[in-house]
Amino acid sequence: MSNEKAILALLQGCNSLKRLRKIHAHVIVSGLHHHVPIANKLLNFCAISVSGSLAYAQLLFHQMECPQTEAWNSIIRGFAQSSSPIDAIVFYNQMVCDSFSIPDTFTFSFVLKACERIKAERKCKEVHGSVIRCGYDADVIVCTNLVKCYSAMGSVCIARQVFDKMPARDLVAWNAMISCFSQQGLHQEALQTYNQMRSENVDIDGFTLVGLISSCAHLGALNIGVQMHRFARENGLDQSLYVGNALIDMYAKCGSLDQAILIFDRMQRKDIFTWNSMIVGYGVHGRGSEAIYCFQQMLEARIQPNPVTFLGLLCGCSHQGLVQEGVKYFNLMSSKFRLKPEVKHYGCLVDLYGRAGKLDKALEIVSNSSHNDSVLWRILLGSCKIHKNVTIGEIAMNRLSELGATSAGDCILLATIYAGEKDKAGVARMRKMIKSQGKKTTPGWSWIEIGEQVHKFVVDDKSHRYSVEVYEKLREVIHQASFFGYVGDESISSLDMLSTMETLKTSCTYHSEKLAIAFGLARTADGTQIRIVKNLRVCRDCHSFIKAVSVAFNREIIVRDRVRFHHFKGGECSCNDYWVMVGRIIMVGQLVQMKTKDASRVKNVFFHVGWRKEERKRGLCA
DNA sequence: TTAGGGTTAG
Repeated sequence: MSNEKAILALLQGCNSLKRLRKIHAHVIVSGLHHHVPIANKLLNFCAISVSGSLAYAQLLFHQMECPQTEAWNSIIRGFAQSSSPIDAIVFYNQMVCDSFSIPDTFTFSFVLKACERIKAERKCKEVHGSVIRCGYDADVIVCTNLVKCYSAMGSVCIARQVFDKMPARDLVAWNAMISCFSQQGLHQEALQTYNQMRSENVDIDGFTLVGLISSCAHLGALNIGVQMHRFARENGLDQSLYVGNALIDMYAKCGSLDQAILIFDRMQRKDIFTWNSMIVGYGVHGRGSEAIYCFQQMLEARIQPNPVTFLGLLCGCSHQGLVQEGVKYFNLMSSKFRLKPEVKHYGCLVDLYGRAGKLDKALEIVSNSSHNDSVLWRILLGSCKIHKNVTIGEIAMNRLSELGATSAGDCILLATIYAGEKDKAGVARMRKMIKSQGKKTTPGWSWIEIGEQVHKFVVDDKSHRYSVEVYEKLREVIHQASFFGYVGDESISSLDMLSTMETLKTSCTYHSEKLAIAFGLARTADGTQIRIVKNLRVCRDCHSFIKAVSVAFNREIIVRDRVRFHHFKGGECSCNDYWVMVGRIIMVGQLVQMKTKDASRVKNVFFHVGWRKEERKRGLCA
């Protein structure tokens, strides 16, 4: 065997840098360091292998007299997957400007990977131009890399254009496009792409499923999610860790926590995503105790928690009113698990205290937090609304103003607190602030899935194709609900003074969730569950309304709002009205005022909404 | 000799 062949064989079996150095020394002694295949092999090992060394690779590269494309590819690839992807771009620039070597499809794939990792948008576009000039714009792998790269920058339109122009798309390209939409929050587009994929008879695999299931989770599209689950089972993909994790999250986010638990229990292997999905699932359903139990099991399974774990735990504690436990886990984060709480964790802590009415403590935390973040003050302001605390509410608002972060939503929160105190001047100030600063409210919307179609309703929606039917049904539903305890928001009368405020004028009557529920009642079979996904928090009026509807129409209604889940059944809600405690008392007061007019109706109302204590207290029952 | 796709929070 020739010396060259012997060295190449040695390099083939090389598995450590130490051994490689010995081979390199032998290469130099043999005068073969300019032998191109040997030099390339040495470089490739150092640049790519886990036991290689990029520093050594650079040394070898610079010793090359005239590196060919293969050598450039090795060094660019090595840096693209390293902790310093920018160096991959530096080498690519050198290759293009200072060498005679021409980039090929591999070069473009590697440099695009580097662009994606550091979100180098301009460079990505420049490389895209070179791809076209070099005639590689029909290459399925390079184009898939471009789709991924543009997706990482959030340039979904360009990613879609690249995808659409591809002369042939394989499964990986379709999956990249679906993931792009899913990751950018364009979930309906992800599902539409899947439909297009199906119409072109492309088979799907586990990767496709994960993106689609994730989109179903965000949309609350349980019916489609169940179909995906069925497909996974029939094709043996439900054993995949990724698919299982996505399913747990989907079922939890679509309100079927029991199904999520079932999948979780059956998973053979569980990783941090599995545990977190379950803990977060318990958390957003307000089941703090179970989130804690799950967390303890996770530790027993020797899985180390991460910041997401604690968000789930804190969310559960906050919504179940487990103040002490929440504080304990917040402290454990840093003391035991060496995780530095982020602003979101502080947000949970402020919410935990604020929701429980411990506003002084919540204020102390926001004031002392190194995170001078408007989000924390906004959470505090929200708690002040629940507990009608003007003083701390004003402090929060002032801080928001100082931070230049006041929104129309904040003004409305404080205006509502003032209105509750009959403070007309305060309300007027908020009105002025909204008008003078031209602040806009976030329009509320709700989704409802009917069959395989997700319908979106916005507040006062007249654009939906079935608008006439929806409004007609809603009038009937409100009428029916009024026999079961729905009397309209207690704050409406006190907010009369707000009625002149243009931006606050929107009636609670046509909030998006009411329109979606009316549509759901009209379009689904008696007794079936109705599930709604909403972008904002459910307001107090809608909360009362849905409770009454659940009993009037004998429907289980599950609402996922911005913060948590509400399971309405038989006139009760799973949140136990934890966040509307103050509102409940006022509402009872209003009902008692009605008593003089129609005592039997008031009794009926109390019965159906389950306020037995109130009934007894007011002598309406034994 | 070298390439492309996946899940939790926000």
